[in-house]
Amino acid sequence: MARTGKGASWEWSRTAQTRRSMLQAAREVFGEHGFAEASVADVVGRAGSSVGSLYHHFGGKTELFMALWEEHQAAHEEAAAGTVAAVKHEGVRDPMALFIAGARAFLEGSWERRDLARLFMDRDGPPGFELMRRTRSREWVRQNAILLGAGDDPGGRLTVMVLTSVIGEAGREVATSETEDEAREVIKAALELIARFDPIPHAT
Amino acid sequence: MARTGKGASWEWSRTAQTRRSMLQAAREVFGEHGFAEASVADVVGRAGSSVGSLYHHFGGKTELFMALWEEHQAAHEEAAAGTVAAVKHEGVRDPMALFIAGARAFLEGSWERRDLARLFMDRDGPPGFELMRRTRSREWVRQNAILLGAGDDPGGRLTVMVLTSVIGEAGREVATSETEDEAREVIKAALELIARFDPIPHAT
DNA sequence: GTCTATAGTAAGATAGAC
DNA sequence: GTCTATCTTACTATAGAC
Repeated sequence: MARTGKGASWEWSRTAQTRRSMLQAAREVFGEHGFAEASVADVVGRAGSSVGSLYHHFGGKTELFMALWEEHQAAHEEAAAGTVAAVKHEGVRDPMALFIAGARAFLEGSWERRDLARLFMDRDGPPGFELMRRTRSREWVRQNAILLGAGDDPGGRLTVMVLTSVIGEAGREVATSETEDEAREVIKAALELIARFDPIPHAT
Repeated sequence: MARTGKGASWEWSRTAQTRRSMLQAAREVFGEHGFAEASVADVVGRAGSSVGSLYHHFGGKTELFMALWEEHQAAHEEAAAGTVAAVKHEGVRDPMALFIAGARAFLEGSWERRDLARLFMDRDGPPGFELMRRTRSREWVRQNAILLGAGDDPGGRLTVMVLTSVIGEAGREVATSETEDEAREVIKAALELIARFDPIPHAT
């Protein structure tokens, strides 16, 4: 990203402020209307900015949406990776335990950031977004498959598919839960379901 | 649909021909460019028709896309329901066996109609399409959940969700397979994976 | 009832002044 | 970097021929 390696006070620059207010407005407008039915005019209106400025900073409506998604993804990955690292640091070595810890962090994040989670799961996106989301999701859990030591044979690949599905579907249920208790219950059930898949067919 | 109950030779009427050629053209154009990037001008161009005609018969770009989807869904459901009925008629009563028979029919259909399957799985659709697809998919497997006698507790619901996903993901893999042999292998592995879920947590 | 030609409208994208 | 004015595209609606 272009943000890395900048000066220490970059976060207070004019550009950063504009980007932030634009992203915040986008979060609201896209959340209310979805991608296609949201208008850039509405977004820049709420951000107190202008169309030209949006195009200057992001390049277009699609890229603005993508930036919001990247931010959301980064938060998820950070939470999951951080949790796994912490648990590892406590001495836990069992791959399945580590995987479940990461999954729990992901699901809890789905509840905390449920407004964005709903937007990206159930609503429409720009052309090609569905494909990109699927690719990313597959990549993420493929990494976990390596962590778990699953083989690359059809059986192993399908197992990974199932784990992807359980986490993804559970995330959906969590994000659409009405209360925190309900979300917690779904998380519990999902993690139990995942544990049921142990032992995984391992590579030789 | 408006088609039901019409005269016997309706299928040869001018209207039916126009609709067919329009749907065929839509199948090609949407398949090549996806929904958003396809233009209605391109569709009617290939169909040898006109924009106004399209709006007369379907109501718009969105409805044309939906009509294509409905057709695809109907074909899938017909195949699955027909197979289940046939197997039942042969005396099979085990719910899981019936479910697997239906799943096999679905997956084989995913290979036969892979052009449409790819379009609806990986590409973008009109606003609200993602939600509609998810609703339909959930409904379909919920029926199967009843067939399977799964409970309505979180565990049972999640199991159903996962079965939905496994079939869906497998369908994706099948539709993107390069050869028929590859598709067959995926189907085999998926059905074995589904069978592994037996016994399902049953309602009391 | 079916289709063509054409005008209207909305919204994303761009250019260039400041 | 920011903003206004303008351009372009493509969906939508309609009048009228056949």
